[in-house]
Amino acid sequence: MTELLEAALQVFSSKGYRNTRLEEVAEAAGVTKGTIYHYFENKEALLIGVIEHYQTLAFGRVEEVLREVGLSVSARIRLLVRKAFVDADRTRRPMVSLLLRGVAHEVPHAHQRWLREGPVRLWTVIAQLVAEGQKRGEFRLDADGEVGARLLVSGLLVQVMWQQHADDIPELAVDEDRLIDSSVELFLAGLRPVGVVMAEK
Amino acid sequence: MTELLEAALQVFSSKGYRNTRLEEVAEAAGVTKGTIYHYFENKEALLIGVIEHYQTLAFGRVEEVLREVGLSVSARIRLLVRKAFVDADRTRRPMVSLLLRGVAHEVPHAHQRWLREGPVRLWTVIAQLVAEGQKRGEFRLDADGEVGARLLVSGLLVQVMWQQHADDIPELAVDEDRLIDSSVELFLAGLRPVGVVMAEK
Amino acid sequence: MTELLEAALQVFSSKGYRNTRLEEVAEAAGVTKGTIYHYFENKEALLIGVIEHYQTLAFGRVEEVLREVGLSVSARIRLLVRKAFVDADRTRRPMVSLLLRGVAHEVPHAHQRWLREGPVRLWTVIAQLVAEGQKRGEFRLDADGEVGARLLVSGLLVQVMWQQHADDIPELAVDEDRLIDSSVELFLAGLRPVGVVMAEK
Amino acid sequence: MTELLEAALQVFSSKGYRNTRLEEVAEAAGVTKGTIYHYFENKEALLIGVIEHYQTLAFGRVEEVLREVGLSVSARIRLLVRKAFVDADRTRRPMVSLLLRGVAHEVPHAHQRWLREGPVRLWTVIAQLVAEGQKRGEFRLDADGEVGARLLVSGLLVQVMWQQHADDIPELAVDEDRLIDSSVELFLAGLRPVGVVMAEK
DNA sequence: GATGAATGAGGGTTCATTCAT
DNA sequence: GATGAATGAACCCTCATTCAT
Repeated sequence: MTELLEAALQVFSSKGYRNTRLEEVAEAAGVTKGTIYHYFENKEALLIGVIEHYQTLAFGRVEEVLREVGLSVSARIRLLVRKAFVDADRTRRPMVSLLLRGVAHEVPHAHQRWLREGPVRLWTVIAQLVAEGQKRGEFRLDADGEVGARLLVSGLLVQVMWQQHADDIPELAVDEDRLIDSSVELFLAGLRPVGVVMAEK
Repeated sequence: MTELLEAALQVFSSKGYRNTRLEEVAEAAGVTKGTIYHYFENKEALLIGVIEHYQTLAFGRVEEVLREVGLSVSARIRLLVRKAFVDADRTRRPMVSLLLRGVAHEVPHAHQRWLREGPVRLWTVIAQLVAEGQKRGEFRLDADGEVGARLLVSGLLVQVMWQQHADDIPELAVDEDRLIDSSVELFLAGLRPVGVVMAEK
Repeated sequence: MTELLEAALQVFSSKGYRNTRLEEVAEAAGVTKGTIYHYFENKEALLIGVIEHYQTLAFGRVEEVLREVGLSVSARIRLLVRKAFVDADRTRRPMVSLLLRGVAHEVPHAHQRWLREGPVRLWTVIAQLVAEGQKRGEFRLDADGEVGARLLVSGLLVQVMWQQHADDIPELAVDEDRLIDSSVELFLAGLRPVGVVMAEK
Repeated sequence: MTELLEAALQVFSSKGYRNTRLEEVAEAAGVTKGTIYHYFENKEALLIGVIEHYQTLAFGRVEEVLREVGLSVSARIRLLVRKAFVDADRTRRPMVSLLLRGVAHEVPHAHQRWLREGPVRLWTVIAQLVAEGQKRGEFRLDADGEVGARLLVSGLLVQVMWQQHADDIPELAVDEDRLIDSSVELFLAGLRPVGVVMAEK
């Protein structure tokens, strides 16, 4: 059954949910069409199964970081973003692709849930951290932390997803570590008070 | 025929290409199914028609801004981003949605072309401007301008697209002007040399 | 309107009635689709129109030859076959093709009428002539004149029709005059009394 | 699957390929529309399937007869024609109908192949036999054997096909054995040297 | 559990036919 | 008379789903 989920994830994300025949999923999983119906009620249930199975891997207990007051806010943001995006798992990219495009029109409910529990939640936490940093004097007060957090999260998601097409469009390719690190650093630099050199890192 | 394109854009982007019956497009355009085939060879041609018709509105002659040496680099970046994203046209958001998700698996070629001529091109130009700013001393030399440009463009695209779901997920809603302005300002702030107050704005 | 009939004949016979769009007929006739409906109620009426217009050319007053008692039977048969098949008209071959295959399932009534008034009538008359020849002693009594007449008429029809494919299958090609003349001569030779040299020709 | 081919043969030949809905074939085979697509890629593939399945029955190893030098040429021709046309199989007539009319415009390639491997091949062999007979003195030298062979084969084909319409046009009806036997005898008689009684039969 | 033949609703596509201009 | 945009019934084809083995 894990094979089925794995196969479904790969095929759905690479061809699109509607463009995928159940037979293709079955074949990719090394079984036949009928077998899928032993484990899933129907095609949509399979899709939801995939989402639920892999989504848990995405953003764990993100809010915890809010309480780790020992660290500087910047450090906690770095931590958070790494936790969310640095991930050697080969299911991550397909999942982003699936959630970002494959699912919105097929199972709107699952899509909305993901939005809420995934990106929105992540950037909300980051925005809260920024607010805390502003109180602490770590960040300048006139910066729009929320929009910044949105940009950071959304931008990274799409960039990760687009790596899928790097074979066809070489300009898209970018080293993921650099992508993530540079993104966080620029984000933090944008929040830094003017005229103050941040010694911490 | 413009009615058809308009209708197709709306329906495709709101329900997804594959989930849309030609009959629905026809109905939305106030004609019947058969009429579509007077103007388009088939469903895919209609989709491509939509893309080609509205894409031109997207990013015009973006490169021009590289040559406007009279302005500061920051000013030119602000100009560019506004030109690309500030747009009262009600076709913009559906188009982004269509291109970002509806099209990748249906007409990969059109999708790739859009990527190249749209987002990639835009962030490439921005990255070039950043490089110029670094030479001029306007930006700090150790900033990763390219990643920043990617983040800015990708993030804005997704945020714009997600406004489509703001009715269902209130946390998604954000004022578009604020979104765009804050994004650019944060982006520029992240590039600013440390310890230097930028007088210009 | 004659242009329409002519065009319809050509296109119908070369592509088949069902495979022909009215638009193709119109185009071949140098008019547009709608025009056809000024002259013909519908597609089938056009087909029937074609058949009726050109069929008359086929077999005129074939029975007359029965009464021309001055001539030998052989001479009259030669006459008859030539009258029916020797024809420089470029509408003849398409007509045969149309009637032999294009029409049977489309307008069975017209097809049956053609069969009756065309081939069946022709071989009936020939069979009658053979019978007369047998009475006269011109032909041997034990020959199956009717089957011979059938073979002659049917065989010539198909051979004429198949000339349509002579471009693709060179083995099919045969000179029409030779085809017709040799056929009649062999037919007559087959009827000739054994051991008797026929001086007449 | 054999049921499908059988059903398709019957329906195609009686209504015409283009006039036949796949649903009718399915119904005739006692299955439903979708089932056809388990066995055949599409409608055309079904038609080709029919042709290939039944054509093999048509003319087997016709050339063998050329080498049977023990028999007189006349005997061998009789044998050949019987082998080709005397056939109690109820698939024969529909096949002839299908090949003679239903197929030329639908799958020209299959049609041409049939022409080449069927009628053309048969009359070529017969013509060769005639030539051999002429050398041997069995037939007169001035007879046009090739045209005669064409007439024999083509005429028989059409006559067989037209028996399909004997219900509607009684004059068409003819006993098939008589048709075939008389045809061959007349053909042979036409080739016989003048003034010589052929003792052999 | 697994299979794969069979089903049939759904939807893309064709094209004869109509009709306002 | 001629046009060609619009119509909609017909039909091919796809594929999720079922079920007997």
